[in-house]
Amino acid sequence: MALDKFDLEILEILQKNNLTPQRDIGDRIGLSAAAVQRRIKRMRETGVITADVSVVDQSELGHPLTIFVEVELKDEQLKLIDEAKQLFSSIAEVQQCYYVTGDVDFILVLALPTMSDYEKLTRKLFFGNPNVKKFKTFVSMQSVKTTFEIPIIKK
Amino acid sequence: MALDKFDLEILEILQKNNLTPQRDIGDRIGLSAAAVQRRIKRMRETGVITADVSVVDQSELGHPLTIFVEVELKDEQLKLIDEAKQLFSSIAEVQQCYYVTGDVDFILVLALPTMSDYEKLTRKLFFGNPNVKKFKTFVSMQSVKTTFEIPIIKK
DNA sequence: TGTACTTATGAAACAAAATTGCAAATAAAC
DNA sequence: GTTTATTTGCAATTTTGTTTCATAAGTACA
Repeated sequence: MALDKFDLEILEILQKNNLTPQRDIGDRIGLSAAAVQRRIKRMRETGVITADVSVVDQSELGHPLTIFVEVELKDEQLKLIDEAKQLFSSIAEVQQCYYVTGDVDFILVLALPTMSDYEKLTRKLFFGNPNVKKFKTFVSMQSVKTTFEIPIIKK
Repeated sequence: MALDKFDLEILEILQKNNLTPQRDIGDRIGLSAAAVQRRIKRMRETGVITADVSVVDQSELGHPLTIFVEVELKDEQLKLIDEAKQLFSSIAEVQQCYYVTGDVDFILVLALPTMSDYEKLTRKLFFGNPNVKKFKTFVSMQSVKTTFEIPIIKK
């Protein structure tokens, strides 16, 4: 979908706060609220905007721990890779899952209550998984920046 | 802040779609819209809800590439670590930055237009940085799951 | 157990925001 | 330069969010 200058400016605002009133957005970018509304609607329908969500403090929900895992598979058959994707995706504690190039196959980002919970999950996902060759764990001490914001290229 | 059963149910909904009308939420969990509104307001004020954002398709914004970087510093003085945190955070293409334990100091998640842009950024962040000992790059072939959702523990 | 105090609730009134209809303006196609 | 298709702003409408207020539920304590 072709995005013009106005669309980009709208997205720039919504990526920071999607509760911004359309009237305010209109004022800032020089459009009427109605025009803004129609553009947002279109971007939602066409999949430019993929989701609208509240971000919640993970500690408040009892999942203070962020853990990264690099997973290497034994067998990289398409079928087995798809199985791994499905398995990892199905776990609620897996916030993010990426299929990557290189000597590692997957990178996972987990949110968990305690190390003990990670240990349990580890058994299910890795030790109990015949196709996992090895995995490497990184524990986050601090989330310095956490966003899905994409920079807007202005011309 | 103490969250009760209702708060958790609200958060479960808002994490998936924060545009859900409060009346709908109320109907689903058995509260009036007014009660839902007050609870959401309080959770925003107390920082339980840290942000409300639209998530945008990165390809649509010309940043189809997702890259992970493990960064290892030479000197782990507090001052130099803070400098690194600030530097990484300040880069718009750095979506996520974590300070981690182990043989690596930082893990970065980047969103970029092309490999050539990564190469350029690499010079600025790593090669041109006297305190970076080494860094390791992983290129994502597929974003299998990307969310900040935290599981809700129901009793 | 009873009283004072705090807090949360729903219903209704109110305010603010989003959405739609329509005519005018703009841009694109030919 | 005329036609066609899009997009716009304004105003009306509808939906959603917010506040008020009286009531109910829950606490603390004598």
